Amino acid sequence: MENKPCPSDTIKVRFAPSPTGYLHIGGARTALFNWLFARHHKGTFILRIEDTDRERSEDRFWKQILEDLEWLGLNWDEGPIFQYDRKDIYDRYAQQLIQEEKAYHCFCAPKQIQDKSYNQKCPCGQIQPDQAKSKIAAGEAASIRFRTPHEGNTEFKDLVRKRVSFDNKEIDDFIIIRSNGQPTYNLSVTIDDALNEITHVIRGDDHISNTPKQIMLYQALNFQIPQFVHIPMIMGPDNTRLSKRHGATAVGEYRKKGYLPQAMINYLALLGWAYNDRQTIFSLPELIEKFSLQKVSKKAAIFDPQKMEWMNGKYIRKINDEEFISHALPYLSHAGLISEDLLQEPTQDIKQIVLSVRDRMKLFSDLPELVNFFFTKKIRYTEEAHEKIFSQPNNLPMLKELHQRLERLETFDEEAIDTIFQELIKERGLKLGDLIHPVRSAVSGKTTGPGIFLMLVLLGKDRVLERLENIFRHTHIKAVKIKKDE
RNA sequence: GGCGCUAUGGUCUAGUGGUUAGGACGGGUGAUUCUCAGUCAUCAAACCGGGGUUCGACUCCCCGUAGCGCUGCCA
Repeated sequence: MENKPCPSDTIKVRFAPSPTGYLHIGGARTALFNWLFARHHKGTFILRIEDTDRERSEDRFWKQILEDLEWLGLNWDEGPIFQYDRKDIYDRYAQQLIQEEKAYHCFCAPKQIQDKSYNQKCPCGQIQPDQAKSKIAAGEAASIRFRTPHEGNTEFKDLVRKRVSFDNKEIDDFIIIRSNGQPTYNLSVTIDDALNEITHVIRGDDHISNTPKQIMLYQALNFQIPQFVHIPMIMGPDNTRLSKRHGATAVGEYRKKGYLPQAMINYLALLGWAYNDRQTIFSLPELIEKFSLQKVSKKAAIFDPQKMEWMNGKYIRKINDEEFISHALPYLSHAGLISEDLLQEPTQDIKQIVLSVRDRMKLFSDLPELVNFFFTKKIRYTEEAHEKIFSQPNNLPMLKELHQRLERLETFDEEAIDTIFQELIKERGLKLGDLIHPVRSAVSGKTTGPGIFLMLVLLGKDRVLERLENIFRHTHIKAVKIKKDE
């Protein structure tokens, strides 16, 4: 129900991370919802870095956050705006509040505040302004507290929920300027959201309890109150706030593992939002078109890495060959399987090799292990492969026979190889699998992989013959067997 | 403890005052006369509890319970 239509071109939202860590799954999802909302309404999406905590903020973090957002494709229209650069602005408003006696200096030492009810009762609120002024002139350290109204209640309409209401006497006289002069979150976020003319504050619902404080500030400062939208949090499998101990949570880690940004976007969009009961895969334009805050869930969602991996596999198969190959090749060169100068102009062989295992990948980082035997001179045999080769005493003569026939082959293509296999099994009274499995194991060292005929063609006649020969000539390959597939 | 938010299969969710409560991941089974994967088909699996309101509640209201969040000179 949209009773009051917002003129599309006036919508303005922001993503405001603090540079105290990497961009994580939850932050990325918040950024995404803001971005989708902005793009859907042809509004403005701005990026703000909330670096008022000087102790914990680091340059490397905001730099990385920007990089990760760019990788995800969440481009911003304004910013990044750094709050640290805007200290004067916050000071000015804080002074205004002092002037109007809506805030007061607090001379309590930080440690003094042990008692939970202390903030509410801070005696500094009683100090006369003149007296406070002289204490400051005398060099006493002071923070600034906002004088909260202790009667009535503060409520707001959240776009995702109904009406949220707080009793004002529950809300303490909170600090707005630290004794080191830096503003705190509640002050800086309020001033910036107001000054940047943010129309919709879309953020995690861990901020619900901060909202009444900010509303009080909007009112005290005479700012127009924006629309609040609190989206549910993302939890780990144990239903606690998602954190490092749940494994990879940083967007950058997923990038390294070989996730496609569009897969992450698609998965993240579905964490707390759904369009209907039939569609799971959404292109970016579709997400922009179909996204709406009305359909955002109220319930915290548990992050499921398995489903995201599935989603990535879907996208790996969805993108076109060119795109797939250009994403894939760097993983081969990083693994030392191909040289870097092949990245720009890969050979047809390399392209086909990579394409041959596409359906078997969920992550690009899976690739090297899937194709390494195409590139290394010496292959390693898994235990299973070793078993497949030597379990049947007839296998060795069979492989030898195959070797001879393949050797005579003029055109080494799938069709010709197929014919030879068919002939051989017929003569020996075998099933196709009886031949194929030992051969695959012999030439690749693995029991799984692409179809055997394609695999042989891609390996090339010489290497196939060499590896078969290696088996029936030197049965000591046992020595190089490794533990498991993968 | 106080305050706030939330509650549909294991997970992400759709949905309605009367439905066989739908889809996706994961799991099971089968097909794809070579594996794995992929694809397709198929199966199992849910409305937190108690009171109301109502002819009828998973759906609306209240209470309870549980989970989470806030309760910082963090954001």
